[in-house]
Amino acid sequence: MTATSARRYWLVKSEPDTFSFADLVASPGRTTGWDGVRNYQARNFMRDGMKRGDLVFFYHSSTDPAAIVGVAEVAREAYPDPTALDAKHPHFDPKSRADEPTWMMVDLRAVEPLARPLTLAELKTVKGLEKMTLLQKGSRLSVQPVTEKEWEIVYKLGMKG
DNA sequence: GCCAACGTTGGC
DNA sequence: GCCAACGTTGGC
Repeated sequence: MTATSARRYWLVKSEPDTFSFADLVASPGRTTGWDGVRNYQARNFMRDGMKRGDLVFFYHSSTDPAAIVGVAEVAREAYPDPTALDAKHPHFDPKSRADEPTWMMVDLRAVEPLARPLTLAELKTVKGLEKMTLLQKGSRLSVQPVTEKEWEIVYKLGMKG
């Protein structure tokens, strides 16, 4: 084991009206392809950072209340996102090419819901999370890294009844 | 629904 | 390369 093979931690955002954690649980094999990411920084985290077995917080955005609601894992590492090449798909990118894919996706599998959702408002009050990407002003990244310490704090809090 | 913050595009 | 305009995100 080397340090570079250690498990990493992530957070993904999804609007529950579009795709919720319950939708992930209800998916075949509790797994879905995380397609539609069209931001380079988020793409890079998926392509270069996410490894099979990494754990991922599932965050519900643009809802009331916005909250971390569950834990997922990376079930398949980055591969080309076919929706970028599908002219009929809402996430079609006319500049993307099949022989040199711009956009990548991973597969995520549901692990478990949190015992209780952790709202954005509550997370902002938790000591040790001051630097968490999710909590930074203006942070819009839909795929973002979470440090091991942040993960432990949030996970313990979410699993306490 | 509003609007601040951000990323991207395109004119120059 | 600069930066204004635009579209999107996402909290409130």
